[in-house]
Amino acid sequence: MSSKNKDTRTRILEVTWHLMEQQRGQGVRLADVAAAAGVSRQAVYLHFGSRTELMIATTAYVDEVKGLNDRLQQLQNITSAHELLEKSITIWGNYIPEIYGLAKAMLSTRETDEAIAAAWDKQMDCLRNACQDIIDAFIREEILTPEWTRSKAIEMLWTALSIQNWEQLTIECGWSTSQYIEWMKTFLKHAFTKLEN
Amino acid sequence: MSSKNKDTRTRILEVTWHLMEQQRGQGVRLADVAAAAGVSRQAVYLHFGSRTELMIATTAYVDEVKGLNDRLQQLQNITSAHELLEKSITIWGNYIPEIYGLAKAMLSTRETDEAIAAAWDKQMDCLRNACQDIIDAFIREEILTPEWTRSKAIEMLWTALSIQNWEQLTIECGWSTSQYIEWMKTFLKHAFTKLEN
DNA sequence: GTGTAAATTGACGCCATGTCAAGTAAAAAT
DNA sequence: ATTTTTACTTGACATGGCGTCAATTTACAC
Repeated sequence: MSSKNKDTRTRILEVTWHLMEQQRGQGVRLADVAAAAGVSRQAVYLHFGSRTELMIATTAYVDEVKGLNDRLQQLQNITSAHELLEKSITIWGNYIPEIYGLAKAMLSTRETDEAIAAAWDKQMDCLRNACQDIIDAFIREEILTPEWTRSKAIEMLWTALSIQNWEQLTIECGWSTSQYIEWMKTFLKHAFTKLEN
Repeated sequence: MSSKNKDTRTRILEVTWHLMEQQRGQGVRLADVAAAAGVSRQAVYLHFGSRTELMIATTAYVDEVKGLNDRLQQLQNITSAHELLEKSITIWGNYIPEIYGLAKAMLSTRETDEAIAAAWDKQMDCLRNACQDIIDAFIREEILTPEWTRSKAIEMLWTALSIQNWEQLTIECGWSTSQYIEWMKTFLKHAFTKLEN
């Protein structure tokens, strides 16, 4: 099996991620992680030092494996601002379900943990940049609704695309991934742009 | 002192609320609550039985004192749908800062606590109803953007007005209460209605 | 004064994180 | 071949909240 060949550190990271997704970021104890990885609880401490460090390392690992940044790079050569918005939402909407459990754990831990908060903010930067690119494209094409300020539009867009909103719409309201994507497109298109039709 | 005359139960509730606001819902221990109320830790258990029950009782107490429902009742005789949206956002935007700490504590606890989750959902009903009234008013006046379904519009509006979004915009992005209110009005008006100008 | 309700005091169990020290097993170095 | 190093195990223990229990004390009512 491939997972048995991997080194202990990677195995712990993978198992942590798996448990986070499985339990939606809740109630994942280090003892569970260790047991699932087939090592002692102390081995986790030897490799990561603390729960916080394990979570940060797992986030980095997932980022590496899933590569949101790479996916968003594909948007570089898009011409139309509306296409940019739509493709961004599609990428983001398909990405969230894959990292939701870990994201949720990070979000709840960050309140009391500076290091987690910093690591999370760093991850969020890439979404913020995407939002900035979108609003800048709207401005370039002169289709941003005139009331908006550049910075206010960016921040509102970023907020609308938050994981908490995805959670509320999909998990609480029961929307499917494609419903989330489609309605979010509708929502944001109307919120920020003058429509030409 | 008025607070000294109040019975122990009320004093505990008030102190809990105060500490929750002061510490933004984080790190409020029952020992702190007891000390601040001038009673023993056990007295808290005698009155409320558990942390969960204390939080639920505090939520009910705050609801009673702050009366969001009463404030929203003022909207009953509003004619224009846009006015309804704007006044609702104003009321909501001024309400959140007063209950934010407690709300945050409830939000983070609800993940692992069924009773808290149920109590919170009950509180949220009144916002949901307000959102429903707004969308229905848009439909009645035939100004809802045609793409929207009634239920999807209600759910999206409800999500946009979530406390997490308020938190992100005000605390993380640094918006003032009035900025939140004004930009949220702009945002939602464009997102859901055909504009007549 | 005796009874009762409200609260205090202090001890204890539980559980997760985190720490410590001693031991083991296999690969690497000499 | 033996030592050393590396990676990990084992088990015990400290800490800090929550929650529970039992034995008081305080205060007021009758």
